[in-house]
Amino acid sequence: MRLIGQTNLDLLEQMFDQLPHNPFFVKDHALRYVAANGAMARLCGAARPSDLYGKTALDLFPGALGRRYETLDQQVLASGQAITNKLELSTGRAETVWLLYSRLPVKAADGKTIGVTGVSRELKAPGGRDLLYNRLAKVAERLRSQSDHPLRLDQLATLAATSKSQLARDFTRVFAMTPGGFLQQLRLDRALRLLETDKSIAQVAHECGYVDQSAFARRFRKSIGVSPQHYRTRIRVTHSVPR
DNA sequence: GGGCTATGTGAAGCCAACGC
DNA sequence: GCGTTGGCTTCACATAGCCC
Repeated sequence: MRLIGQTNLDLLEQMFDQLPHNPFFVKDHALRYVAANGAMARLCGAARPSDLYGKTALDLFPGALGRRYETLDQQVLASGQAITNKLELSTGRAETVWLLYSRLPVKAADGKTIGVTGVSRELKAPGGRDLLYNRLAKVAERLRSQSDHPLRLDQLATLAATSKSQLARDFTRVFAMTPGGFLQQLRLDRALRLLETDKSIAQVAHECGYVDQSAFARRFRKSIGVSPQHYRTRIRVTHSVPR
């Protein structure tokens, strides 16, 4: 995402205000809110989005949760890499709600990360859904932490204390993708980052959990449209061209 | 809603050939 | 040596359907 003047921020706010269950925010380099929608304000217990401006997560969320959000934002700011599809229980000032959220770096024209933006989806938790989301959060975290390992559905089902078929159904309903698809997305994200380093394609394949380089190249080409080597060449050319 | 099963699909592993 | 591509095989998984 590229920034963006005040007019664009206003436009974004207006757009996301139409989504009452999708908290949205933009923060500057000091992690202060510079834009938010009504859903975000409600989550923070504020009357209107403008009440958030100039404040940080530490000001708006109690204790450990505020520190956690601040850490995540710092991570995005430092790495310039997005964090996607995190499922987490948010115990904000106003209400407790499960959120499926993504945080992305806001970049200037020169590619430098100058802020963080986030968008979430509220998952209402009536009638004991907490248990379900707790299970799925555990599974998603396992996939995230061990994306370089071959993980089987039955192992994940054991972790979630449910059956394979039930896990697959619940996971797809909440994340809008299958556990396998989720794992593939994580691996692909990792591969894209590793291809920016000097590691060999074989090494990248191995670190992304592929035993076989050919399987990795095939999967990469199917998803991205070009071979890993071609992709690497292209991003190097892009980075070397002055803006 | 949840558990189970059958089945088709596709991802991944293995291997080989080829180009640079 | 490294990377790409393709053929073949295996098997995990997504899906649909059924039952409780």
